[in-house]
Amino acid sequence: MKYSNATNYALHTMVHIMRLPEGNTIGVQELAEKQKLSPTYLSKILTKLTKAGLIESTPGVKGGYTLSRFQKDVSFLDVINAIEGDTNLFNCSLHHEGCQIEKVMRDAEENMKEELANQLLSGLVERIEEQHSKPISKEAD
Amino acid sequence: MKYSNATNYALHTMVHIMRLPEGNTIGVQELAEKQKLSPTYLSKILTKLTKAGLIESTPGVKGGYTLSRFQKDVSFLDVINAIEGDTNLFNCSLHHEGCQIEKVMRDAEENMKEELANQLLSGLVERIEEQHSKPISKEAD
DNA sequence: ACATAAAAGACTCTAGTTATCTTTAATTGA
DNA sequence: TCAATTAAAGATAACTAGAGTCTTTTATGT
Ligand code: SF4
Ligand code: SF4
Repeated sequence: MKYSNATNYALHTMVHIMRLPEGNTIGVQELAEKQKLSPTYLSKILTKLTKAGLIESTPGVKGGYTLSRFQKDVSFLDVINAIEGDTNLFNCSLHHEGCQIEKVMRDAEENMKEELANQLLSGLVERIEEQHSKPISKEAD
Repeated sequence: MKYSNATNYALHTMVHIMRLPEGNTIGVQELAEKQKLSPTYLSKILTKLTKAGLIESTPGVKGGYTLSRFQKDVSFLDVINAIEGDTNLFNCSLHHEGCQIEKVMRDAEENMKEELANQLLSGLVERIEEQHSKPISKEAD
C-alpha cells in the first residue's frame, strides 16, 4: 500500500521539464540520465503524462517533451492521477447503499486529495530554486 | 495502490465484535461465516488485530475474541495500521535534507490520517445500528 | 531517404496479496 | 490427567501488480 516508484519519477521529471528555459524541449534519454533510469522505462511514464495532458511530446529530429501549453497549473494530484489512475484507495466491491465504512474512508481520502490538488508544481519548483540559491546544503537533485 | 482486502475484512470484523453483548466472545469460524471467508485466512487478520491490541483472544474451550479492555476508542486508523502496517504512502529511499516533494506528499497524507484517527469505530457502529432500526433499506451486512 | 525521437507491444522478473492446509500451543471441563 | 476446543504459527501455492528490458512501429525534420 504505497505510491508506485513511477509516481516519484514522474514528479521529478515534471520538475526537470518545468525548469527548462521557455520554449525548450528535452528528450527522454537526457531525462533518464538525470534520474538514472532506463530510457524505455521512463518513456512509459512520459507517455502517461502526455496522455494526461500535462506535457506535450513531438517525435522526430528536433522533438522531445515540453510543458503543456494548455494545462498551466499542474498540481501534485494531476501527476499522481496520471500515473496511478484516478481510483480510490478503499474500494469495496459490494456497494451497499448507505455504506458507512466506505463513506468514512472516502471522506478521509478526499482530505488528502484536496491538499494534493492545491499543491501546484509551480510552487514546488519555486521552493527548490530558492533552496539552490542558498549555498547551505548540497542537493543531489 | 489501494488498501488490501484484509483491511476491509478487519473493519467489518471489528464491527461484528463491537456489536456483541458486553462480555461475550466470538470464535473465528462464526466471524468467517458472516463474511464468507475461510477461517484460517481470517484468523491471520484477527491475529494482527490482537497484536495491535485492538481485540483480545483466549484460546481453549470457551475462548474466542472480544474487544480489548484497554484500548477503548478504536479508530479507523488503528485498524488500518494494524493490517497495513504504519508506513507512508510516499517513500523516497534517498531522503535528501529539505526535500520539498516528500514534504508535500507527507503533509497531504497526514490530512487523511488525521481524519481516520478522528473517526472512531464506536461512531460507525452507532450509525449502522441507527440504519438498522429504520426499516428503509435492506442491508446485507 | 535518412536520421532522430516518441509510442506501442511483448516479455521477464520480483514482491506482495490472497488463500489453503497442517502443526503447535493454550485453555477449559470432565 | 485427558480430551475437546480454539487461537497461533508455519509452509506452501496461486494470483496480481509493479518494475523493468528489448524490439518494433510511427511521426517529424533535414
Ligand atoms: S457495508 Fe460497505 S464496506 Fe461493508 S460490505 Fe457493504 S459496501 Fe462493502
Ligand atoms: S528530492 Fe526528495 S523525492 Fe527527490 S530524490 Fe531527494 S529525497 Fe527523493
